[in-house]
Amino acid sequence: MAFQQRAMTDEQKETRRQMILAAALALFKASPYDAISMAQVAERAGIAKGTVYLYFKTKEELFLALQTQAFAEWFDEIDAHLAGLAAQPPRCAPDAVVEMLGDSLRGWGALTRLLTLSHSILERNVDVSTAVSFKQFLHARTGRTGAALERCLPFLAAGGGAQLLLWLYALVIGVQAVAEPAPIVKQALAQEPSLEFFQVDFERALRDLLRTLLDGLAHKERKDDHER
Amino acid sequence: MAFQQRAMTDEQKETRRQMILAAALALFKASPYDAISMAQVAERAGIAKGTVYLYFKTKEELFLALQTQAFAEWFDEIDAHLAGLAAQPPRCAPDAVVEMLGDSLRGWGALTRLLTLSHSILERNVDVSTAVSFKQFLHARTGRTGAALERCLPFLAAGGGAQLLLWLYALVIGVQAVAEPAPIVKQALAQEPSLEFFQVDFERALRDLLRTLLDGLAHKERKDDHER
Amino acid sequence: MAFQQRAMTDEQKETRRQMILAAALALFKASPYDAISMAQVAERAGIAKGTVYLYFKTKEELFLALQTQAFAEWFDEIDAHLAGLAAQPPRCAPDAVVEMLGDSLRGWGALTRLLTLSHSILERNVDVSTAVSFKQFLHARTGRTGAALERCLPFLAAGGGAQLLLWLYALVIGVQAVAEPAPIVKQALAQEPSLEFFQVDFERALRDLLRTLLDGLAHKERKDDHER
Amino acid sequence: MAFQQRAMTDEQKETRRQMILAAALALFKASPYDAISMAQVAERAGIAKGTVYLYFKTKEELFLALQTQAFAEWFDEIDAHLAGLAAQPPRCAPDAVVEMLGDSLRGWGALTRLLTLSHSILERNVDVSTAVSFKQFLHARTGRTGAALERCLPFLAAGGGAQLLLWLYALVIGVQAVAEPAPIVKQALAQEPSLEFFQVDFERALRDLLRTLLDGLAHKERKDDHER
DNA sequence: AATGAATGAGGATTCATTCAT
DNA sequence: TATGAATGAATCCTCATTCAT
Repeated sequence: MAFQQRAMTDEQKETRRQMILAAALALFKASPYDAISMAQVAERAGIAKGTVYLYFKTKEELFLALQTQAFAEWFDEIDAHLAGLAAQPPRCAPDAVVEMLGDSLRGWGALTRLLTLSHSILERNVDVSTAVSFKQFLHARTGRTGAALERCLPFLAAGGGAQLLLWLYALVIGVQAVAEPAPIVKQALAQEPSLEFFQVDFERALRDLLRTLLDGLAHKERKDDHER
Repeated sequence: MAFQQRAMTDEQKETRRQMILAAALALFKASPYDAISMAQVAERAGIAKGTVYLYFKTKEELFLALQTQAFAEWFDEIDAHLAGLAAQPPRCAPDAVVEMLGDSLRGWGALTRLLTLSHSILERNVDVSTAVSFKQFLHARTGRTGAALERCLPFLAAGGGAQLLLWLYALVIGVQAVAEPAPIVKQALAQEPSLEFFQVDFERALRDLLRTLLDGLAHKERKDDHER
Repeated sequence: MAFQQRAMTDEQKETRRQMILAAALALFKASPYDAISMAQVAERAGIAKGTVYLYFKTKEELFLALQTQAFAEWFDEIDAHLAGLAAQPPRCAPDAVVEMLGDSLRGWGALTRLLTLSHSILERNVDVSTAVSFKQFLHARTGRTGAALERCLPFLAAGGGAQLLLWLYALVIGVQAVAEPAPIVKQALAQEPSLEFFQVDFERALRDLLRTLLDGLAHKERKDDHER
Repeated sequence: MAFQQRAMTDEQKETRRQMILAAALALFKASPYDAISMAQVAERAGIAKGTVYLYFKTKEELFLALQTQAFAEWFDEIDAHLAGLAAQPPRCAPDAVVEMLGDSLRGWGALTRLLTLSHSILERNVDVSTAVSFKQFLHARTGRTGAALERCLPFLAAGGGAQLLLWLYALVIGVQAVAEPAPIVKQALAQEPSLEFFQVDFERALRDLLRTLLDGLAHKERKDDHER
């Protein structure tokens, strides 16, 4: 079926790995994690079930790799934007950062949904070494992008950029949970106008929270200044 | 088996309901949701499997009831504390509120873990009417406690108290996800000192976030003042 | 709820029995046997679950009683018609009998569906004595109506009337099975014109078979005459 | 366990399919459908539970396949006999056909019991396409054997052979229901001599009915002749 | 006689993963 | 390296029936 029966070189192997990840991503965009079977992933990638396991030891490892990849792209995007903002000092205001971060998540519904799974599912059936690698990767990127944030937002202390990103991580998971409830709840909210309170828009809520957090961080900084 | 063979009166039935909830809670404190079977709940409660279903239509409904009850107790506690704080105006400062909220969540590890399940599990196999009831209950308590918060924190606009509680809801879920990763990740973090960054203490992180949010809200308000 | 809390006299008990049977019949007309629970029967009859078991030892016994009653009414109807036919000798032809029998089953969809259950379900979870009673009842009515048939159809030997009724019993079950397949099969037949062959109309098929059988019996008789 | 670990070729897979069918048949000969679990089938076939589902999507599909196979063999047998009868014109009389059909069902108790399940059970949890296939198979075989019957029995009109087979189908189900009642009823009939009337021998009853039907068909034809 | 709370047996099915080929 | 046949664990829920009240 596939144009290449066997992947011999490392490059070919990487290509096949990407094919599997692409298949998994496509499926994940259309259905929830639980509804995706490894058989479907294999079929969509045009290979046999067993072959998937030559590239990913478990289903969780596959989706963790997917998350890693999505993270990498997201960080790349953020880094580029931050570099741009830093180059235009007047525009590197908290609001601009919030706007940028909010925009950056717009197209990443799949990533934010994956985040939700992270602690409860993905990181369960995985090797310690895999978990370490993933976290180290996350640490590295968080550190780099955090530093860029600190250059942009002067009220951030050293390490405050990474800290902010970790908070953002938590916020995304939390807001996602509130903004995307189970279908039955969506239905409940839709039919009961009095429950409009719970109709939360993910992007808007995230921006509000983020902006308030930045306001808080900026304010605290100034307060500390006064205390000196 | 049980000291009471049959629950005839409403009071007895409520007692039995509580016994089931207590059994479920005890199990949930020791193992993850998926690992708990209805058979275990029944056995722990000292009744037959089928009997559980006389009181709760589905497993999800049982754990949603558990969450409802935990919420009710938590709100009661908060309400009491807020009343106390309001009576001592000087102490009703943002920091006092943050401290109080942080303390209030200390013993509620089970509740915070249940929150995490909410959108993904609990609200799946449940009637729309049950979902509506639950959300209405949440709405009512959020409204009441939110109003108390507004009396305490003058910089909160009308409705800002409830909004803050909804944010808190999201924060708890998000921070929980970060602070309580899967066992394998805990292990990874423990054995890799360089990953200390991800060693997050739930309570501390939540307080930090909350305090910063309140700072942000307070600051924004003052900024608005200036704008007038 | 019921106008009478306790049935003391035999008459009252019989009334309550009839209420239960009526409830069961109403439910059976609307849904298949398996889909009917004793709880539904009780609710529809306006009594408690346990009460049903005071009148019928098992679910099967209840529906067997329903069948008995339906049979009784059907036999009464047939007997009346046969008496009518016998009074008008010229019209007491095989065709008239077939027409009458076919018509008689028109309104008894519930009975014919019950027949299908008879051997596979109803007669399973029942006392031997109950089974004996039921069969004796059937025997008695079959004998009586069979005799009437023999008066009508001269080519029937002694006992041939009852035999014919037993055959009719089998025919009803068999034709029912062919004419009322599972929903999925109905769907299959509907969407596949080439399968029109299996689209059987219960009443028409039964009449055809019955008429042919009577033709056969009549012919055989004559043949026997020749053989003498 | 099995002498063959894995079925790789289509032939081996067919063999394994047959093993499963054989296991199911053996169990069905000894116990009623409901009492047979897929676990038992698997165990008897010497394979794992899941493996059964590689060959049959559902329990119903498995038993429908069993029925299909039984039908195929039965039709083959009938076809062979009919060819034999046709070759000896003098013996191709209604009585010979009846005798042959009766004999042919002698060893097929399992098939006749499966027929009874057909409309109520087997065709429930099955794809429409599976149902269509089954019915088309039945249609084809019915058509072919029906034509052979018409060559044998000159009084059958075009299509009358297939029609007769459909009638036979119904007769088998109906007579089966009468001749093979639930164990409890058999017991009742055995202990109550007055109920001898209901002691029906499947084969004898079927022959009688069939012969009478053929007589009827033959006679009707002649009657039509007279009407010309 | 009536109630209705309590019982508990019972089974099909999916799918991640393995491993013989 | 690739395949895909084989594995088998794991559990919710219904509902006929009983029996304490």
